[in-house]
Parts: sequence; C-alpha cells; structure tokens
Amino acid sequence: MVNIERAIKDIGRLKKYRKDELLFSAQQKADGLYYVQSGEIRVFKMDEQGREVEVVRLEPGDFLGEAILFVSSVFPFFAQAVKDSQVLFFNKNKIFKKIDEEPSIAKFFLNLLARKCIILNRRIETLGLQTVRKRLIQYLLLNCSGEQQCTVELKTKKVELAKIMGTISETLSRNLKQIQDEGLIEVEGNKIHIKDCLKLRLELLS
Amino acid sequence: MVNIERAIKDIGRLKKYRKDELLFSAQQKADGLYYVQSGEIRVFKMDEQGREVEVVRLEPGDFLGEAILFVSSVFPFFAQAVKDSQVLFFNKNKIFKKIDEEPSIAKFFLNLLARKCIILNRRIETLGLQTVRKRLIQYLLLNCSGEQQCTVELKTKKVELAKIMGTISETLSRNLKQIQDEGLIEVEGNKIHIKDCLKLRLELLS
DNA sequence: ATAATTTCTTGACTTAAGTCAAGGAACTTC
DNA sequence: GAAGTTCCTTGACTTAAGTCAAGAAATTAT
Repeated sequence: MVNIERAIKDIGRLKKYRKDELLFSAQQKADGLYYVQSGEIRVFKMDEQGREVEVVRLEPGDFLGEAILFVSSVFPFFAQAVKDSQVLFFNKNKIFKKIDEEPSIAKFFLNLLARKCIILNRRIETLGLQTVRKRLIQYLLLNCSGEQQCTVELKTKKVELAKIMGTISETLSRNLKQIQDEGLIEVEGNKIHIKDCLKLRLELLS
Repeated sequence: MVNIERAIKDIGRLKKYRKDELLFSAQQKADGLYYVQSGEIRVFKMDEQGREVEVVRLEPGDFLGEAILFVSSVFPFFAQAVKDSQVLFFNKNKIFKKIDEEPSIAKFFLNLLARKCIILNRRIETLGLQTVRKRLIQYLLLNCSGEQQCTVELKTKKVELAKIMGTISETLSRNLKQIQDEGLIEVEGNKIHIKDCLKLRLELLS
C-alpha cells in the first residue's frame, strides 16, 4: 500500500497557493484531482443570492475532485486556500494512463471513492434526523475519537457548520448551549469537549 | 462501453429471489456486489427501536454494495426483494482478478462509484435545505425529466419518502397539498404531475 | 363484492426552529 | 491598545413542523 501511494505521488505535480488564492472556480474544466499536503482548503458554492456556501473544508491528507474526475468535466464548486497551502495536482489523463499500466492504482482510487461514498452516506443519515439537536449530537459523535471523554474541534465558522446541518447559527447556538447546560458537553471557543460519549449517544435514542 | 458491460456481466452469477426474500442481512459478510436485472429491491436499516427504515429502493439497472465492496467487509443494511427479482451477483475476488487483467473494468467501477458520489452529494444538498417544502420541491426537480410538464412517480410509500426527506408523513402530506393548491403540481396517487417545472424551480429561490 | 388491513389525509394542539434586532465576545488592523 | 470588523449569543416573536387522534381512501384478503 505504501508503494502504491508512492507511485501515485509520482504522477502528481506540486502546486503552491497563497492564503485566499483560488485553486479553481466553478464551471472551470476539471482536468484532474487534488491532494492536500499542507495548509487548508475551503470548498464552497455560490447560492442564488450570490452568497458563498461552504461545502467542506480540507486538511492535509484530503482529496478533492475525485468524483468529478471520473464523471463530469467541470467543477461544480470553488476551491480556495484558507492558509498558504501545498497541494499535489494529478492530471486526469496521466492517471488513466497509469491505471492501464498498473491496476493497483485503480484499486487505490476505487478505495478512495468507496470511502467517500460511505462518508457521504453517513452525512445523509445525519441530515435525515428530525431535530437539530439530534443532528448536532450525531455530528459530534461522528467527528469525535470515540473515547469516553474527547474533544471535537470545529474547523469552520458556526454559520457554516449550521448550514452543513441544515439550520442557522442562532439555532445551533441555542442547541449547543442547551446540551452544555445538561452537562453533556462543554463548549470552549471552537472546541467542544464531550463529557461522556456513551451518554451522548443515548440521546439519539429518545 | 458496451463491451465492458458485457465483460462485466460475464463475471456475474444470476440469482433469483422471490417476493419478500432477503438478499442479505446487516452484519453479513460482504463478499460481492449486486446488479438488479428485473424486479425491485428494498434496502433498509433497523433503527434503535427495531423499526425498519428504508434507505433506498432499487430498480433494474441499479447496483448495490459498490461502496462497501471496496472498503469494508460487512453490509450495513438489509436488502429484500419487493417483487420476484433477478439480480447478478459479482464476487469480490473475481472482480479484483478481472481488474488486474483488464483495466477498463476498473474504469467502469470508478465511473460507477463517482456517479454514486455525485448522487449522494445531491441528496446532501437537498437535505440541507431548511424547509420541508424546499426539500420536497428539490426532490421533485431532481427526479423529474426536466421538461416543462412532467410526472414524478413515487416508488415508495409516503412514510418512507418522508423519512428520506427528514420529516414525517403528515408534514409531507400537508406540503404536497399546499403546493397543489398553489397550482404548481397535481397529486394523483403515487404520481405527481409537475405543471410548470420552471415555476417550481423559482420556488427554491425565495 | 365485502371485509379487513394498511396507508394517507386532516384537524386541533404542542413544540421546535426561523426571523429580527440588539448586545457582547473575539479577532484584525493600524 | 484602541477602533473597527466579524462572529457569536441572547431575547422576544412568528412561523414551520411534530404529535396525537380520528376518519377517508386505497389495498389486500376472504
């Protein structure tokens, strides 16, 4: 597996972006995919009113554009460096050529896409929960280490987190406060300490 | 592309299921993936209270278990034939062997998974909308032909559809009625006729 | 066809979530 | 370190959605 990753990195071309610089815009031709090596990337869309809506935030180790690569030809969103960042860019044609030579490369990407599907399915299950409270608790549980006591660090602003959970920042704020008042979590800036993971999980049942 | 599909079908083993028969249960070892040729398959989970929660309903041409195949080893859900059905079963090992011989097989599955990711992303966007009304409209628009006037046929019971949209059947019912009263759609059993696709789309902006 | 389920709709009511507005906390910038 | 942003929280209020209960409508079974 280490060899495959090495082989894959060999196809990549290193690109550097300064803070706030765009990696690409929506509607731009998608001729490859990206792998974040350092820094932080913000992926967002524009809604009808022209406001930016964050889709996801990427950290070192994350891929971007995998799905589009094998299906469509233009990016459906924008990508922007939040900090100075280094990414590897993989050209579509190079990858396809490499797959012909080396099938394990294909398996790597199959695994990558499959994992993505699983993550997306989890998010769908989360969003399907009926109350913001439950969606929030589920979100915390999915993003924590799973230990009895642990900490979830929010990488986005609360407005964005609210949007991701299908609500607004005020409601998110109130729910966080309520769960905190019940002694289940402790909010400290963008860190949320979970006091008792198991107890929190039980909240989803009621 | 036709050849690839033929090559893939050659690896598959035909399996027949009678109405209500289970294809597999949750926690069962996932040693392959399925392709629906005829009939209808219901995929569902069990929630904490032991109630069945439908995940998706599959029709001829649909795949099942693609993502799990390349990642995990057990199915996270149940699959059951709604009608007498014929499916092709693809053994995991056979697929992996075939990929080594024939890279285009890999590309087929890459495409399959990538499409799946895109569909899942759409569902996430739908679920992220704040009102049931908007989620419902978005759902209709995503499942219609796109023509000015068209019909969406609901394949599931309304309780299930409600769950998929993160709400309950009563709320779904009321929303459908309201949109109908506004003259945008016409509900006729499990068929929903869209009177004016463009007008309906405009509803998402407000 | 008739009866028996099951599924869908509707009404009255409760609860959760969104809106608007204001103030406070935490960053930036100079 | 003060001024200016931007982001977060809180309160009062409105609107949307969930709950419970009853009855229609549609299926399925007899």
